Amino acid sequence: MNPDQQIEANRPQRPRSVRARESVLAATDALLAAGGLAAATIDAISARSGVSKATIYKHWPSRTAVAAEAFGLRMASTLPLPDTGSARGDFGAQVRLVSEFYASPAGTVFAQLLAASVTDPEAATFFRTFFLAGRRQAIATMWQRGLDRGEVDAGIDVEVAQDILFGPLIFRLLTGHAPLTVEQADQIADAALRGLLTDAGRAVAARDQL
Amino acid sequence: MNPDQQIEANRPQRPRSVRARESVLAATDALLAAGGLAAATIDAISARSGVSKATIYKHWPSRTAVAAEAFGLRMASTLPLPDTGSARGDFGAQVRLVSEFYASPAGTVFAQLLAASVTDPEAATFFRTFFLAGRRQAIATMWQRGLDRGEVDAGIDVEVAQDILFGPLIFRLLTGHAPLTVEQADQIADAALRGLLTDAGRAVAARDQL
Amino acid sequence: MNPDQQIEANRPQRPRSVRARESVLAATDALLAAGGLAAATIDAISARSGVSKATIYKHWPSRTAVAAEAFGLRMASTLPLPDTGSARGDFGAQVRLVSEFYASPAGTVFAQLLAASVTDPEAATFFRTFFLAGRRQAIATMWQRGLDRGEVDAGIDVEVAQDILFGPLIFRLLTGHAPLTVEQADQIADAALRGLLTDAGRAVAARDQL
Amino acid sequence: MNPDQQIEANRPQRPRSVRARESVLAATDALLAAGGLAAATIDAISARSGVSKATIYKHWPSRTAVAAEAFGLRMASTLPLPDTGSARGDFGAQVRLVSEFYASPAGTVFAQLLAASVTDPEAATFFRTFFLAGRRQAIATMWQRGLDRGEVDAGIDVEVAQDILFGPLIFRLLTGHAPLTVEQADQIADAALRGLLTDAGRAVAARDQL
DNA sequence: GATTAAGCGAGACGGTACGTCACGTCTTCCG
DNA sequence: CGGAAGACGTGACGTACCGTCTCGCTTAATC
Repeated sequence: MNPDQQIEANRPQRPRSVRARESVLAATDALLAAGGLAAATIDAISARSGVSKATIYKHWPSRTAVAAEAFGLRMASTLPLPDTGSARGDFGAQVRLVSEFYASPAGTVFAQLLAASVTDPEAATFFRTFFLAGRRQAIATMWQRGLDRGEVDAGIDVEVAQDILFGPLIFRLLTGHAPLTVEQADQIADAALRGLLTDAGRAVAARDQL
Repeated sequence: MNPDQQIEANRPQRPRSVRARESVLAATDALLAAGGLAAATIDAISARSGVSKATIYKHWPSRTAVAAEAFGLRMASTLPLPDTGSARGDFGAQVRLVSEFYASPAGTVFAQLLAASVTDPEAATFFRTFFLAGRRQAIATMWQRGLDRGEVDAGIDVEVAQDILFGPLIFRLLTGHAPLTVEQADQIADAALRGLLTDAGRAVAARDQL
Repeated sequence: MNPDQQIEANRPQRPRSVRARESVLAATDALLAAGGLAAATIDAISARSGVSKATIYKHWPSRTAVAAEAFGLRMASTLPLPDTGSARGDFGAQVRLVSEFYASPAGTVFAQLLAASVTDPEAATFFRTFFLAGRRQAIATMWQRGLDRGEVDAGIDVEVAQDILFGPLIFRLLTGHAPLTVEQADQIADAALRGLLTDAGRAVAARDQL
Repeated sequence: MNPDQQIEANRPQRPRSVRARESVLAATDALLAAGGLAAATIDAISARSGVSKATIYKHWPSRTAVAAEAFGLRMASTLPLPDTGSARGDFGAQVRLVSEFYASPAGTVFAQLLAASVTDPEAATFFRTFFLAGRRQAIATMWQRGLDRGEVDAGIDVEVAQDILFGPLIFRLLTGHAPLTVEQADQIADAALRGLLTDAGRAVAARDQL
């Protein structure tokens, strides 16, 4: 019938609930890629996945939650954790990567999901779980590395650091008031990190000519 | 009939289109205050303002555009331009004010509008026009003041500066992953400004014990 | 597109509400004829008539109400008022006609509508209005004729008379416990009328060899 | 857990199928009494009885069939067979009793079941088996008594007699176009029996001042 | 008494229709 | 003749109950 159902046809022995979940997520992912969040209606997901609407609603609280999870799975595997040897290098690379992600078609979907989370608290939970949690973990790891090396300011909350680095990108993604190019990303990283690094951190960055 | 229509009853000589506009904006403002963006449906606005749906669509491209304009008018008068005598003081105060605004009920509506703008490009234009333009102007003024005094880094684009200062707030407003308290706002301003100020700017801040 | 919509295409100037109503009733009538009440779902009626579900629900309280009205219009033109010259003849003919109607495919739909009215009080009102009211009027006319001629018992309520004559047919229609043939109809009319006619009425019947 | 399951807890050694049947019927009976046929959904019956849906469908073809049987068991013990000594008395009493039954809450359920039988042929069989069969037997007995005494017209089929006596009640029960009071029941019985009794039957009735 | 196959509970599932909502368009008719 | 009033098509929503099915546990009958 359709590709997403076919995938499961080979594994009929799998528990029903698992099959249904995966089928839904695969279908949603495809719909998101094709037409953004607007295309991922429950009816469309149901039709494409072969899973009934009622069943979908048993697994997720809302359409946005489905989309958040589907998109989150895809994104998790997209963003690697940089390890350049310096805090400046790590965060600079990460800001670039995230900026590029936001500027890509997937970034649009990300923005749509974020927007939907504002209205729908249930979906907001999913959004935080499937996007921010992963990113936060990565940032925290890098931040800890920086702390261990004495390159980042121990007086700054990691949350604050994260928001200063990535908040600007989110801001631009949503309003489109300024571009999300690599150059801009570097400028943002530059200015932001100047406030986050220690003198030692800055020295390492200078040595590496960053 | 209803309050918003009454207001206009006293000025019958005004051109119809103007009356309709004002009536719609007043009604929308009231609805936004009462129930957020979700309550400001076109039907509700039409009913409350006494202006027909067709007429509303002659003046605005979409529901969100109406809401953006109505909310923008209210917000314009809300945020004063701080003038503390130092860049550190100015931006710190502004970040606090904006943070408090975001944390208020109006901030919720602001977030809803921002979210809606992601989906609706027409509304996005309105959003940028009625919100960001004003704020940008204010930030630019303060930034210029800082430049004139040599307190802010001339190598940093004012756009970048703005995004580093306010992007974190927007980020938190939208996802709710971290609080928007005064303390947090100060922490953000602290860390962000450390990257934006010159040594001179920092010196002034230290002198003022900020 | 489809036949029912085509009909209206020639009269676009007709008021909208009228067009919608007629289109819906025509589509419903066709669906009832084709598949009985079960086929006349709101979705199917909407699809076939080109009238949206929301609009249908603005005109009728429920699916059954639509079906009742559509079917009632058809039935109104189906059952003529017999005028044989005698009460015995009139009622006998009418019982036969109604019996034949019940035994026809339309009778099945009638039974389904009657059944639905039991559950749905809104529909019950429509049912009484579009079916029983017309029939009752006809029976009352014939009964009055009989009274004028002294052929029917003035002590019997016309409602009671009607129920004794047609209740048995309804009973059989619904439960199928006994057939609805012409012979059976005549037997029922015979036995029932023996209790309803006066001696004069019986004499007329005998004279006419009924 | 719940009352219907508790009953069975004392007899664990009973064959399962019997326990399941009784449990289902008890639960259904309770649901019918509480909320009519609409409340007796398979899910509700299953939940209340502790019998799984699959098992229910092994015993009955449809939801309506379950309800019909459950309700039939209750009704069987409700209607006694009158023996007043005269056909007029017997049938008059029976019409009254049935009319009262129809006017009671149980009558509503009866009507709902009858209505459901129109749509569902399987259930119709159950309906005829559990309701009409019993009544028919009773009527046949009384009719035979009347025949033996020469009080009822031997030329009239017992089926026809039954339908003339009770069809009117069914008719009123279903459409609600006329009331089901004792007075009305007597009027119907009067008029109907006038057509069914012999002169001898009428004489007996007159003597008894019926 | 141990084994095994059926019976059964629990409830997930696909399916169909429901009735509702708000959108943005379009028509009618009033002032 | 512009605008109020509101009917309308559209598309999606989230829910309800149906009848089927799958999964293991329980249990009764057999070995």
